[in-house]
Amino acid sequence: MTMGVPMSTTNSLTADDLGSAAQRERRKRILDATYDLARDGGFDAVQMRAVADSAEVALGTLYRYFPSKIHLLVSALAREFERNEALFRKMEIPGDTAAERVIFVMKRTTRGLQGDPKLTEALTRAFMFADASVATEIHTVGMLLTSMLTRAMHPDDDHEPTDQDVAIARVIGDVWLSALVAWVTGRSTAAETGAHMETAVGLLLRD
Amino acid sequence: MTMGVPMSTTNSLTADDLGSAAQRERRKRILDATYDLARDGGFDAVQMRAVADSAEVALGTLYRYFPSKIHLLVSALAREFERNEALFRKMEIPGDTAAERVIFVMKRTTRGLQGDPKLTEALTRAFMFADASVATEIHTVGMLLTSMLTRAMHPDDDHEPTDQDVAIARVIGDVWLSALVAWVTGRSTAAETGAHMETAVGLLLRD
DNA sequence: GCCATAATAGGAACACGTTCTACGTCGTGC
DNA sequence: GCACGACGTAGAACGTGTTCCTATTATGGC
Repeated sequence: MTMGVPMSTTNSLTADDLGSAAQRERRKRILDATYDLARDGGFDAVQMRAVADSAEVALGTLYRYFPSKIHLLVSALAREFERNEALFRKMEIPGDTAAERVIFVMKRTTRGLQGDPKLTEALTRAFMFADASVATEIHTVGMLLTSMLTRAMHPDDDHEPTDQDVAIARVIGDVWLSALVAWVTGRSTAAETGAHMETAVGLLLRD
Repeated sequence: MTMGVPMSTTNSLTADDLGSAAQRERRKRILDATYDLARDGGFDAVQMRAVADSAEVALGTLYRYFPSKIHLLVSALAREFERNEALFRKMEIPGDTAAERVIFVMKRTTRGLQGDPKLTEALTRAFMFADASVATEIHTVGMLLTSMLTRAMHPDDDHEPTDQDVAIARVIGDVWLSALVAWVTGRSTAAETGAHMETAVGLLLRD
């Protein structure tokens, strides 16, 4: 698996290589359809034929844009994270300590997810099931999460986070993901999820 | 979904309700076949027809013992964890500090897993994909992991771990799971996985 | 031993992710 | 205009997880 420059023809269309307006439009329709189906019925309801029908593209076209159901769902997740991260980037994050601000960000994000449990289930499942071929999309999500957390730790834009900041952010991200998986799969309640995250942040960010 | 006493008839056979010797034997053959197929070819190679053939049971029988591929693989994982936990329970865990002993346990376990990458991929994938219907098996695995870690923190058998111990153990477990997923799905190397876990343990167990 | 019932074998059938084939359409260089 | 190649449509086909059905075989109570 080489890491060369992606070919712009004959390959699946990525977020970067957007193609024509018609292609951008198709891509959006597909992601919207995915989002709607996932919100209403979760992972199982996102059936490739249903997505294709709902987005009014042929099955083969769907597969040209997203080479698998997992790519499709992780791309939808990345789009949601981008929206979320943009929101936090624009707002002032409340809290006097790093721990408080981080907890604010996580709770806010988690609450958003828990408001759409089926959607969250679909996106989380896809994320956990993704293999190396989805590395690009996964990496996008990971960067956005780390960036959100380090910004919450240091709201002053002007310096880069330290290695320790990034390490802490990654651990928090890990805990968050595990908690999300436990919640999504019905193994813990929303309240337990929140409490566990608070505990973890408390352990990691004792000033 | 009630939580009543499981019916012993007409339901799938659990680890507790072992049934006759012939049934225990079948269950073992099935798990052994699963193990072998997973070790050689990973998640995709564990095909229900192949497991049934290899274990010399009919497909319907396989489904009577394990209601889905995920149940099957998570049960295999639980068996492996039980073996692993028993090993640690018998041995003296080296290291002067809690952090050193925890890292020893994690590295030893991780090394074992990384020695059989395909097997690990299969088991981890199944674990991450499991839903609420696999809660029992998942819980078994979680308890074993927490128990291994708290024992490493406090090698003296005779007192129960504190809440804080359990909280730390759970966070470490989360990090470990995330790292395993990243490794299994080809998103990080074995070395990165080890380093990340050491960092996390260092952050959580600074004495 | 014999019967009732549960368990198993064997395999067809179905669902959904994925691939493939055949054909139509659009847009670009000439 | 028009030929050509990339793109799109429609849908068949295939693989594997899961369900279902029927006949056969164990098993346990009498």
